[in-house]
Amino acid sequence: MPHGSSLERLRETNRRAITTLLAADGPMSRADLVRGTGLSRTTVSSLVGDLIASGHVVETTDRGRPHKGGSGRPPLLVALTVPAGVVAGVDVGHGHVRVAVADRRGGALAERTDGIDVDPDGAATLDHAARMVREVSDAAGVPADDLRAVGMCVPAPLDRRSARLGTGILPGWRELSPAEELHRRLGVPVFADNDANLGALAEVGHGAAKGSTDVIYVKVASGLGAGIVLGGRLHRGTTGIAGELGHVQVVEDGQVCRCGNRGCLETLVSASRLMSVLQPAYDGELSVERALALEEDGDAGVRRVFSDAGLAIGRALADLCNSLNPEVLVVGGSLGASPSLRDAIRSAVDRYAQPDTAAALRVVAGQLGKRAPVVGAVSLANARVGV
Amino acid sequence: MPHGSSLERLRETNRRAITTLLAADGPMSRADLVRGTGLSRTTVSSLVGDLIASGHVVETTDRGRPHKGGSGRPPLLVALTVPAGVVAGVDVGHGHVRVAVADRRGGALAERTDGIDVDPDGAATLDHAARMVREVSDAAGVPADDLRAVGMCVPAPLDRRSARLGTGILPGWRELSPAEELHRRLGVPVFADNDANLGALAEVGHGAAKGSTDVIYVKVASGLGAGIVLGGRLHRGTTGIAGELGHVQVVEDGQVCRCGNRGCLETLVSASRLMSVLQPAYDGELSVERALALEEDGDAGVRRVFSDAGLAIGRALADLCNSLNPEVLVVGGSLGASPSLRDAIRSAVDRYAQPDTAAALRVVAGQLGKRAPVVGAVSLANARVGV
DNA sequence: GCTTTTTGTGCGGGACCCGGACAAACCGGC
DNA sequence: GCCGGTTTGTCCGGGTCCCGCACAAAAAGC
Repeated sequence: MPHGSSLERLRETNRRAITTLLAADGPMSRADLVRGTGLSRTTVSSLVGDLIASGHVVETTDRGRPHKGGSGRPPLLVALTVPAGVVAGVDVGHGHVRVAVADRRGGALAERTDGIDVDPDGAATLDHAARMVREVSDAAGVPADDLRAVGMCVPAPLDRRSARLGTGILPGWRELSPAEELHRRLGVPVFADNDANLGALAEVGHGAAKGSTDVIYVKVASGLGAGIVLGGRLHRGTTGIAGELGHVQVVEDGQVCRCGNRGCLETLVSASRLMSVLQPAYDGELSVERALALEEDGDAGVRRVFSDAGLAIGRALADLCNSLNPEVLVVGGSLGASPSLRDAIRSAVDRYAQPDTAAALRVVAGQLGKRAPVVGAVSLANARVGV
Repeated sequence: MPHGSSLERLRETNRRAITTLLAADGPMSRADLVRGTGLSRTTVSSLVGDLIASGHVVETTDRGRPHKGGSGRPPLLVALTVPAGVVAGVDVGHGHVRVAVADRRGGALAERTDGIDVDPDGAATLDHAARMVREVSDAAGVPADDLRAVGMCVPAPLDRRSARLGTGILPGWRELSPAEELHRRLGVPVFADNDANLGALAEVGHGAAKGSTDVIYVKVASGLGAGIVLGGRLHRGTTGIAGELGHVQVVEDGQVCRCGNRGCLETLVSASRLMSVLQPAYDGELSVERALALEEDGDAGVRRVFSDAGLAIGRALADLCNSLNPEVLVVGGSLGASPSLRDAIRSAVDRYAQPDTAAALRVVAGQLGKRAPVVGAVSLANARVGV
């Protein structure tokens, strides 16, 4: 990586200073860039010239306001160009595959969701996902060779070293490296991570926690997982399996969990568990969507069950917040849409965490809903793809 | 901070590359520096010349081996000089004040511990600490104006924004900013942090977790606290009160804790609590030291009580490890010396954490014992003091 | 129209880094 | 003991990069 002379790297560094400033604060004049970078006018002019020549930046036609209220030559604004090519996000969840194609700034171009059972056969699912990427690109009018990278969401922890799925969660995927397999099918770099981490990436980048640096994203759905962002960076842990909030033991001699332990939090609050607790009281099959609608209509049973689940989750999160003292807690996943659940999490945190810690914490609902994983996958692809 | 031209900063960056390489791998030849930095021989020579002129580096007299087994001109080794001046570490604990004076590389010069009751009066304690710093410096033969900075350990969480102590723990220190107060008394920069964070810094820098990047340091003593190092950096949290492991609630309707909640882990496993549980079975006053000696002699009661405490702590740590997936867990504090307690923590983690997480974790005893906070305070001072 | 103000661009100078040439210091073989 | 081989460190010329200054361009205000 560190090739080229030190002087070239200096110029590269200064170019990056300009592009990151433009990415953060939008189009601005060269004079603004001078103030932002501390470089001289001459240097900025020269660097911007390079960037225009290489196509990374364009001069916009509309000139900005001639400085606020002042006289003087009106500035020429420069703006980042959207790099050529597209990326795709692939969300492999329990019961569906969702694919989004987006430009290199994360702007969505097309998206499609197929409901299929992904658990039994990893290879067939990846075949399907690869086909979807090609078809969705096609539908968006994107030439086949414009695809630059793919981000991928897998519904289970990934071991960082082997890039394989953890044992015991998805039997049909054992010993499979999803990123490598999809790369073989599509011929572009593929980066994989789990749903909670990508949800965190999405909400921090484009959702409820935009701009915060210490964030816990908790996904409450068929499973329970956390994505932990500290100092602005996703914390994956030594072996890449950080965030396993669902497998905190809360009942000493509780149900056996799919992970092998017993009494895990996930056995109490997974979507399927909550639905089966509620089912006997209702006619017809009770889906999560229907339960959320009932909750909104004031159904006491649903509210009670969701609230109890929130208390259990909030109890575990309070301990984690005591240790990490985060700024924002984003509640996502299908059940994150439930106000009862979120309110219960908030009160459990207030009750069980240190007062100062609880006071510093904001608890908010995820803004991206079901799309969070695929948005995070697109973010991951865009973050990792080179220039 | 970013003053001077971009070109000057480039040279500064390259100088730093050399000094950090020397700091990490010890004395080496200019040719080694060329290989390590990727800069040209000419440039390295020039930079080393600057560093020698400015006194940051010296040419050692003993020439290194003339390349291993090869012929050729033997290299001239260059080494970092220890910067002029000293720093002090101040550890204010329950019942003692410990002061260490060290050189700018962390090498201890002198140390002293006074047993005093620090709780009732913060101002008087800081007077005493300032006097100790002057006296210990004097005993080490250090001129008074050689002191460059002080690191300070306070036995309670510090609010990052106000630099004041959290409410309710130390009544005699309320509304006091310890760093500012000690700065006023000594006239040099003072940096304060709590005992768990500084213990973590010490063990990661000079102790049991040297070289690891994801570390949890747990201090088991009169209180229970954790210092969390992630990605090689100490995680302090949004308001600086991360690591409050002692105030995880473990008994729903337990004892009221000094923090205001009830059933906190600390009410079960603090040193004083364990001693009062053990006391009735023994003649004479039972100190922690005596209990540790009894444990070593095979006393079943002490072993059982320490082991039970370890199980409770390990239970809480297992949850945290599930979320953070760290590499090393360092057990420090006065009770960290107990093998029964450490073994119990290990088995609780194995039992309650995810198998993959537990397998990736090393549980080790702290190497610095009671000196950990003061060593960490010295590290903090040396890390923060400028050139 | 003229001044003032702000923006953007050439030009010369200086700082920095690199490649190649050269001296120094040691080893091994004859 | 001498000579080639090897590695290390320094000197020199050239090229790249950034900065300060001067100057042109484009408005607003008198």
